[in-house]
Amino acid sequence: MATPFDFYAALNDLLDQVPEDQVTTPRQLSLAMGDPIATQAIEDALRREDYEEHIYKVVQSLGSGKAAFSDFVTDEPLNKLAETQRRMAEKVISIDTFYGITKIAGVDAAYYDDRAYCACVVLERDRAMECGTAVVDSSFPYIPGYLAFREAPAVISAARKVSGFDVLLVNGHGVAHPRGCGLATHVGLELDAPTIGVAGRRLVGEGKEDRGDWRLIVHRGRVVGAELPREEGSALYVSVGHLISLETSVEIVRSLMGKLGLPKPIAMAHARALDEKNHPR
DNA sequence: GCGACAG
DNA sequence: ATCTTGTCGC
Repeated sequence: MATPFDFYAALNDLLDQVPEDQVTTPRQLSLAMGDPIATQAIEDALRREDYEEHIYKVVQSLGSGKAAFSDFVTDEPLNKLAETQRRMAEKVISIDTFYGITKIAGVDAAYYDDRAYCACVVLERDRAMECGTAVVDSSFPYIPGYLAFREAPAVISAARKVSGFDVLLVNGHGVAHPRGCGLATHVGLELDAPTIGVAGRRLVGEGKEDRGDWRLIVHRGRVVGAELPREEGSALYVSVGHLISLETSVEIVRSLMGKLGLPKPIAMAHARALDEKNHPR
């Protein structure tokens, strides 16, 4: 497993490059990082982290006639991470690779700033049998499409603390992702275990063909997941993580949907993660 | 050009 | 995700 990328350190390096008599913008910084979608995350980071030394070099909008400094020397790290995701996406196996399912696990994380409190709950016959937890500090903010680089280390650590499971439900998309490698897929590939992506909001694609109770989500002409209607009116988005088919993924999630809006394993992991965050030992 | 954008 | 007041719906 590669060393987690330190987004905040990279941002600091960019700020160091801004000349004393010039200013830049969060937008220019995001482009230098390799993806403009990180603009918001950078604005937040500059406010929350220790950037007092450089914050005066950043302005939201440019004054009259001024140009933002943009001549950064950079290897565009987010671009590299995106390429990593594209490579990982090629390794996804979206067919069922097991015979029976007895143990179903769910993972979720709760945060205190950049510290993730993660829990993995294993259910057998609808009963919680085991729970693994992990506390992992991250140096990477939430950026749409790059969630795995913030959360996967914690999720993987918690999942490795339980004795075993047949399939793991992950709170986040699987292949229903801009580059086909969301958190659930990232985790499944690293653990080499079956995973299903479960999300409360859509990241890419749109509901197309009706399949009775649910519909297929299509992105760039490819089926990448399923949209299941929920009681409240919103929908639940299910996609293949790794080593499982979409049909089986939907079947499993629906069988665990009871109430609560989330499948039981994830709902329980969510509650447990919150508990760990509020009652750290 | 404007908006969308997992947790 | 997290914080947090008022508010919409069952």
